[in-house]
Amino acid sequence: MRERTRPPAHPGAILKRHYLKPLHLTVSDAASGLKVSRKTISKLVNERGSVTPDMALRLSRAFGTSPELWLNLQQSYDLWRVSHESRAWERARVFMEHSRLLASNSA
Amino acid sequence: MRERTRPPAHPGAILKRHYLKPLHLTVSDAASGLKVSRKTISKLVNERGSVTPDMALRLSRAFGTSPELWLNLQQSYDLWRVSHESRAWERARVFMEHSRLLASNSA
DNA sequence: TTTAAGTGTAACCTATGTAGTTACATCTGT
DNA sequence: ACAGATGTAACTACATAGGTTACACTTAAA
Repeated sequence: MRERTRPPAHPGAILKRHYLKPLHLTVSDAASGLKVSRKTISKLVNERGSVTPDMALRLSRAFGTSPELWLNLQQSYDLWRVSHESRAWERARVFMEHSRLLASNSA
Repeated sequence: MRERTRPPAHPGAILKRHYLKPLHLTVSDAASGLKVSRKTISKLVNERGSVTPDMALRLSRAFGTSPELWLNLQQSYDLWRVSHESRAWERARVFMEHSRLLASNSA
């Protein structure tokens, strides 16, 4: 089982590479189409903003995806960062061992 | 395809029913084991708090689950609420129609 | 070269949310 | 009566989302 050594892709990077670029949409285009401020999209594609549930709904509608797609990308990104930026959570007591049989995959 | 008319289970309800109760763990027990305040667990179990990435890591360690389990429960709950509490996101422009072929399931 | 469009970002604002501590009233079982 | 467990209020500190306005910069077209 391999461990990730680098953060998963930021949802903003996916948005930029796989949606905005192919459709020749500028940050300004996307912002006005999604009915949010330009700042919100700019921060997102520059990996300084997050996909909130509201944004996930807008993106899903705009690009014909599920909202879960965007939230899952954000979740993976956040989880990786938090698990690597602090180890306080490792001090939590183990109440219940997980079964190795049922847990060959970390997800 | 059926639409949910009620919110998905709150992660705190799952925690209470499927983890705390079966293990006879009190809110206080869980709080001290997870190394968080009693308030944090109390709020969560009473559906007035959220599972943050940090909490997901603690819960996953304590109960032998994946952190994603908890974050996915929270995500589903949040998404349902936001999509039902506001319809502003529906004003987002459709840039790209989704393919019915690829989107027979909403997720 | 001038002009306009697109961009990133700072400053400022408001609203919300997490999480901690302390304290209190309540309830339950012994 | 007492101790344990609980929900919650009041307070704090901190972080984040998102909006508006303004500025400097780049790029491409006229």
